[in-house]
Amino acid sequence: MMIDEGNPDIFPILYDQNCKLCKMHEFTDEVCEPGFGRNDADILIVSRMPNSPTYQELIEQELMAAGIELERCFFTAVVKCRSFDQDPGRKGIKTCAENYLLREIEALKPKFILGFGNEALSALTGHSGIMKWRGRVEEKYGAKVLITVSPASVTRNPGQKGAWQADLQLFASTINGYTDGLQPPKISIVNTKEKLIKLKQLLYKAELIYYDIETHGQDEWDAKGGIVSLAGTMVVNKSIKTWVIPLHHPESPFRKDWQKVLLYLKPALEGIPKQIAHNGKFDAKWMRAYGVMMKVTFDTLLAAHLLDENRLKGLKPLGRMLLGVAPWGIDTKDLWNQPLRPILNYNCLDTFYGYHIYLILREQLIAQPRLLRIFTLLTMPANEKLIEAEMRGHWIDRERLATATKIAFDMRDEIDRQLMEFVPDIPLTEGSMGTGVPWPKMGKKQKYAEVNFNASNWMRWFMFDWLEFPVIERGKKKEDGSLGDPSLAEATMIQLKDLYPDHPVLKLLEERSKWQKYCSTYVSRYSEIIDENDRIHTVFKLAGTVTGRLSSGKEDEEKISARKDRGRGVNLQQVPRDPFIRGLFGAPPGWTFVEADFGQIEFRIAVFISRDANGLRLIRSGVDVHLEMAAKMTGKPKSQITPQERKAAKPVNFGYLFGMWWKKFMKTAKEKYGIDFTEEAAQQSRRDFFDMYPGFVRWHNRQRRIVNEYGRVQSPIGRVRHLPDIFSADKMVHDEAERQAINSPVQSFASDMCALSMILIDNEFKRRGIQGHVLALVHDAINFEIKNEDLARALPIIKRIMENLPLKKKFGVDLDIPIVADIKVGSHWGDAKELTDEQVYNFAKYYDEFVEERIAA
DNA sequence: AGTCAGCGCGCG
DNA sequence: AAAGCGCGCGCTGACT
Repeated sequence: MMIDEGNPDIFPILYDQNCKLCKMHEFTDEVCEPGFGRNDADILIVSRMPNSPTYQELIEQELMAAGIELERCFFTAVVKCRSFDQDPGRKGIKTCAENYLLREIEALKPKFILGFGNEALSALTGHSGIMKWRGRVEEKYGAKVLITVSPASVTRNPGQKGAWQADLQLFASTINGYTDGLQPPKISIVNTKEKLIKLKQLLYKAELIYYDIETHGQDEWDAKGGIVSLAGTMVVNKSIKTWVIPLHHPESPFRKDWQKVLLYLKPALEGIPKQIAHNGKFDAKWMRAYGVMMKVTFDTLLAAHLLDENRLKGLKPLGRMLLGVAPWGIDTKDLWNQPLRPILNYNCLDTFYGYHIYLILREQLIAQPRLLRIFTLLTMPANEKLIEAEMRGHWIDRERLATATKIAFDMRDEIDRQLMEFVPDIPLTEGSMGTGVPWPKMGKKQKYAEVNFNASNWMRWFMFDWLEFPVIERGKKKEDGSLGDPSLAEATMIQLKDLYPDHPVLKLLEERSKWQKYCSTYVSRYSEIIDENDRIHTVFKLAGTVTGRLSSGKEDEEKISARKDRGRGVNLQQVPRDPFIRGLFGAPPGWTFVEADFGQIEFRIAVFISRDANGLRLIRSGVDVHLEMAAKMTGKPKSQITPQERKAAKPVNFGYLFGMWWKKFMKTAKEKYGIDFTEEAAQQSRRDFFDMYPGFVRWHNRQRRIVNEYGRVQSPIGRVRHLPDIFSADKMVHDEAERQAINSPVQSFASDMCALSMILIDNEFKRRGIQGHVLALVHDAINFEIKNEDLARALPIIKRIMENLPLKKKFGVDLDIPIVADIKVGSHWGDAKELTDEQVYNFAKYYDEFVEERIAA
């Protein structure tokens, strides 16, 4: 320790070497280790437990690197007793913090507090969830408090190091002030008619705008909601101007005619060539809902994610890291009831800093031409298509939904009724039923549990205590090291059913979980959010995954409130394949639902990348690779393979392709397919796979070599996956990064092919005036709705484009393997029928066979 | 009454 | 030697 300890006698009263407030004193060499540093320190550094010399050194190094003077720091810990093999538990942490840490803070009165790890987070702020709360500056104890992840987790996952250092930078800037930040802009508040007229004139001349809106209400269709304000930073004649218009807010002069204000500016706004925003899909959707057809030509969130898929993508973290600007902002919840002026100011700052972030990201993309190509040819055009798809929504058959809802609830309720016959009929107030088996009590108040056939503690009691089924598997070990709860997962139920094939309770439960999930996640959810045009909406994220795949769901803000106002978004990528659910989705009368999916695309891409000779041969001759594997595994001729054997071969192909080990194969074969493999047979299946595709071994080794050397891998078109965890000292973390290095380029390329297909197909539809719309992207499939009379023209376009993507022309990739797009059509998703090539290319001949003429109700 | 993590399961 | 990869969401039970 380099620093002068000052006067160590100032705190002696705080620490108690005989402390027995928790059990930690039994497991440590030094009970209640004191903090250290100068007694006049104004910075308090809080770790989980007293640091080992290694971590102390690491922390000091990084603090100095960030520009924090160690002489001003006092180091301490949440839990004062250090032990590597004993967990203090939630209670221990709380007790220790209340008795020592909080008193240290009282005595020291620091101006700045830095906490490392989840324990510091909960002890200092009362929050939990380190990944959510890290990197925020809060006012507490008369100090500025910032929590970041622990040095231990950074060492274990080197991928976190960048963000960790950024957090330390933020802490340093909080102490030392922001030296490199931009001067905030001069803001013009457009709150009179005259100013509006002037703004419109300037907008006509603007070559670029970075825009942002603040909103209030559940979504853009919420009749009670609206756009609170619209801000822009624009470039007019080489000069930058930042402005904001107050709109739908009680203090706004335009509160009554704010929609007219937007329409007044509409032609000027729409004509601006470069329209930039952060997560601009959100802003564009709102603006379009009120008639202003804003575009997003460059999205700073999407650019940031493409450049580094692991980074924090919010505007504030980017401002901090790219511009050195202090986090700005207000609480954006319920803007209607907040004073207007701070909202306007905040709205402006978003666009001003966003514009400067744009300038930097743009340069970074230009410096990496392959990423720039992906951005301009894939990311931004896909974003436009998704705006349209999200606004349109996916048609749902309202009648079928009503029927299905009734059936699903009836089925579940009937199963519950039958299950109740096995539940002992005793008053809940009695603790035991004369069997020595107590009816379970719940929580601190020791209330008697209510019957609950979901995965609840009552259910655990019912299955394992009352009915005395054997415990097959347990969940994660508890904090105190005790056994985990008995598992109620479907997989263990299947195993129980093997042991007791005729037990009526097991039979009932097998059916119940399906209906329960259908009720909660699907039918009742769809009923909640179906709109007046019989459509449900999703929010696709182009920056929702590390591989470039899309994710589907709802806006982040809508996830926060769990119960009421659950938001309108629904995940379109997890709709059960069961026709009972997929049969609810479809196309309205006069239109037909079309699903086009890439057949075995990941397998084909793996063959393309690895150049495996046998794989190339099989694909080029159009062989069914799963059937091939089944034949290899069973030693039978292909003609004698049963459907079940082929089904079992599928996980072999996809699992081993991406680095699965035989034990996991054995487990999934048993749990998912109910097929028993001996250890020998499972090991043999893995050997069979790599015997069949020896090129995959070389490809796996190559990916491992690349990621170990460069810490990153690339897809064929140059999408980058950064894998800093490859530098972890932890073998499991390292190995995981190796498997990700194998999987990522394949998954990335497949999803980019799908996105490109969506863009090109939609362009072609528009060019030819075909009435057809993209509804959803489901990873390697695209859902469309197409006007019946245009089907014969549309289907060949879809198939031709997907099977002949211009990858050579656009990305310099010569995809020299056959790609197959399977086309299904029908009135509904669940009963869409697959077409042969002949039927696709001559659809007019088959129209009557596949198209059902329906009349709108 | 709201928040959060863990679990389990829907999809590719 | 040996933990396929990538997601979102509902429910429970613990907490504030």
